[in-house]
Amino acid sequence: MAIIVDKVQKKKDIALSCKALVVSKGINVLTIAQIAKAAGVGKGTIYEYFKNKEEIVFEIINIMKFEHSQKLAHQLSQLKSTKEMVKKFSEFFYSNEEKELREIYKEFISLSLMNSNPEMMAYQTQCFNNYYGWFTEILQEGVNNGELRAESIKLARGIFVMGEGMFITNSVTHSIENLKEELEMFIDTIFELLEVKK
Amino acid sequence: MAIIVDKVQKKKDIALSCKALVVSKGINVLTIAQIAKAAGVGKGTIYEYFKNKEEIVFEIINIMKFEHSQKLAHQLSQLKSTKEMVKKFSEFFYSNEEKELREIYKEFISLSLMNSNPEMMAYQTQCFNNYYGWFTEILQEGVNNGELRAESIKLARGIFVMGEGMFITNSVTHSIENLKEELEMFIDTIFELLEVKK
Amino acid sequence: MAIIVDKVQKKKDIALSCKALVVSKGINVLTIAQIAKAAGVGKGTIYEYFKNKEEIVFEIINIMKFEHSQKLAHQLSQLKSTKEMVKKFSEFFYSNEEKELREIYKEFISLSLMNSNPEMMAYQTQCFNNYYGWFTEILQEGVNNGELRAESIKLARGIFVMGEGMFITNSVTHSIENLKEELEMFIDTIFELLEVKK
Amino acid sequence: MAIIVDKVQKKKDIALSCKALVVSKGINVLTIAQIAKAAGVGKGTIYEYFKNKEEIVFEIINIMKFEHSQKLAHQLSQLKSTKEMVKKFSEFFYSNEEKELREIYKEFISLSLMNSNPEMMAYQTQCFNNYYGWFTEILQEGVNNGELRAESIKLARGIFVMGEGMFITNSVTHSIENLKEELEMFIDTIFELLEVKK
DNA sequence: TATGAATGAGCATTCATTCAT
DNA sequence: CATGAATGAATGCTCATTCAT
Repeated sequence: MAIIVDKVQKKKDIALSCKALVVSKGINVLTIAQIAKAAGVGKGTIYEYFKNKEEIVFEIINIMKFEHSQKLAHQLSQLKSTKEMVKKFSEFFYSNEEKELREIYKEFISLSLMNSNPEMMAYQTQCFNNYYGWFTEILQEGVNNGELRAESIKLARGIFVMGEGMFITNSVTHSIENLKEELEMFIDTIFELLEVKK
Repeated sequence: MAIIVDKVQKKKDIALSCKALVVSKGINVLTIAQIAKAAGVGKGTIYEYFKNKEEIVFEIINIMKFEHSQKLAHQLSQLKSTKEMVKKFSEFFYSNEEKELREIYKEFISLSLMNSNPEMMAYQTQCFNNYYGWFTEILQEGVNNGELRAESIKLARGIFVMGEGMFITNSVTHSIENLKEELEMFIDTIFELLEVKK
Repeated sequence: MAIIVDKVQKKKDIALSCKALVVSKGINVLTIAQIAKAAGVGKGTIYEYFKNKEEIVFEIINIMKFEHSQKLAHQLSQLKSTKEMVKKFSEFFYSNEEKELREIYKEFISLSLMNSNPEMMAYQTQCFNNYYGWFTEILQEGVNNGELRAESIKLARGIFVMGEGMFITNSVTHSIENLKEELEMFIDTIFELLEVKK
Repeated sequence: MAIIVDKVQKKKDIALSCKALVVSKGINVLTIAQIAKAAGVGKGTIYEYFKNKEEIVFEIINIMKFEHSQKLAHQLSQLKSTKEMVKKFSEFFYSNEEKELREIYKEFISLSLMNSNPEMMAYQTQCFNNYYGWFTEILQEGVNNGELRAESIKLARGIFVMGEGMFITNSVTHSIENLKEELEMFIDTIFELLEVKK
């Protein structure tokens, strides 16, 4: 009988073994030949596990986002104040640890903006909803336990999306020298306004 | 006597005559042949005026951004309150009039995210600084004339960038049905917090 | 105790279970993967029984031609007049019952015209000789029993081959709407000329 | 100003300069690279003049069929008897002069049988109708001037197509050693039956 | 100045076949 | 016997760019 391979695991393995390459060069500039070589498999094997080149980025980001959200969940659970939690969210946009994920994320945004691939859009929407749902819950919690003013909810989307805006803007212009400080200052300031003064 | 052609003007003419095409299809999917045809010139002629395909997008966005900023300047001059001005800024992200510019802008962001072309980045930075400088001036004015609290300045970048964030996020997910309302609600809410209560 | 599989029978089984697929799609467009799936076996198993993809068409046409000739023999034995027999021969080119065999046959002709595979040619020659030998015997019989004029023998090849010609021509042009009537008219007319008038 | 090229003529030139190659190897086995090299142009240039690889065969056969029909028209005009004309038609299938055209024709039939490309079919139909129309006119003429019996018309398609049948059958089996004699014998015999005895 | 004919590097993808188990 | 995972050769076609006129 033939070897039975754990297709799901092998897909992950391939994706991960060419992750560094994709992160450093970008998917567009890479050829399947290079990817296959980096993954230590034949070109044909890539197509046994991925429908096309783009799907490799999908898989990589998928794995990394999963890891990131696991870690984020854990870290958030250790935190008490809403502000700290919001800051933790914003860390994605500057922390050194997430540099790779950010690179891939840029790649992904770029792909999504170019061709409006429905699959990609569905995936993006799902990711967004996950994180954003999580974010609003945190703010809601803050309101419920009297930490924040009720209006906070109405600012949720704006605050959430502001990190993205800073990240993209900065990726494209390098106009901000210290993203971390900028983000923190914004959050501090807005919490100043939103926190219920006792 | 050779015909003296206004190089600058002809460059503009070519860019404008293929604007619609670039907006509707996206630069990636277009070939120089199609662009030349739309512009009513030969393929070789394109290269007399543009260094490469990307530069066409540059030129188009350049022209359109100029027009947009002229119009914006005029419109802002008619407005009194800072909030109205901020809203006017955010109109770019949803108004029907700017649809074309937005399409090109997406194209441009996408290109910038993919390959970090230094020229492009310089151009983006300059654009950003123009608009952002303008934006901070308005907020500063608001603070100066006692309309807004001093902290407003510290939120400037965040507010400015939030529109971008919503726009990109939504381009990629279509998760927001009514961008206009979302943006206005955010601005209203934040101004509620920032306006000096007399 | 190993299971003893009847190699010949299994080869037939595989061929037959993908017959419909080959007929409907054509061998060129089919992959071994699809064929194996249709046959309910692994890809490797196909190669246990067939040397290559083309050999599958061989096997299918082999089985079908055998069935067809069996049936034809039976049907011919029921007929009295030479003309009826000749018409029975020509039925292959239009009867609904032989549609599948015709499809495969076209496939086979096409393959044979492209690459002059000697094996294929040998096979074709053998088939041709079988049928053609049979056909001349029938005509000879007709001559012998005073039904037909002696010249008939000299027309044998032409008449035999004419059905093929109409079939191929029509496959390639669809210029004939009713092949059956055309063929029958031809045979009727030629027999009018060949029959011994008493 | 740029060079203006006679596109139609250059298309012909390219087709003709790779004719020998296509005839000897067959289009399927040839790569565009080989064809371009044989034609002495770059690969890209091929696609300036031909939509795809198959279209090259189209063009070649088109040119050759045109030449052939010109020649045939001339030769037919020199002939008196209907039988001679019919034999002249059949010469295509064996004469040494038409060997190349026959090779390409086989190629073309094979392509047409495989994929039912509507363009190809339309082309084939047109060719067939041309030649067949011509053929029937000749027979009709023969009937009109009392040379042939009226039934001849009813045999027209069969006789016309018989050459094709012999050609294809023989291409696929090599069962006939002397196609010329076979064809002539058939025609002689059938004319024996069809000629009006005075 | 304008052009469009010519080009060829470049690449994703397919799939028959092999062979370790 | 049976299999299906792995493979890599093989190729049509695109298109930005050049450059002779």
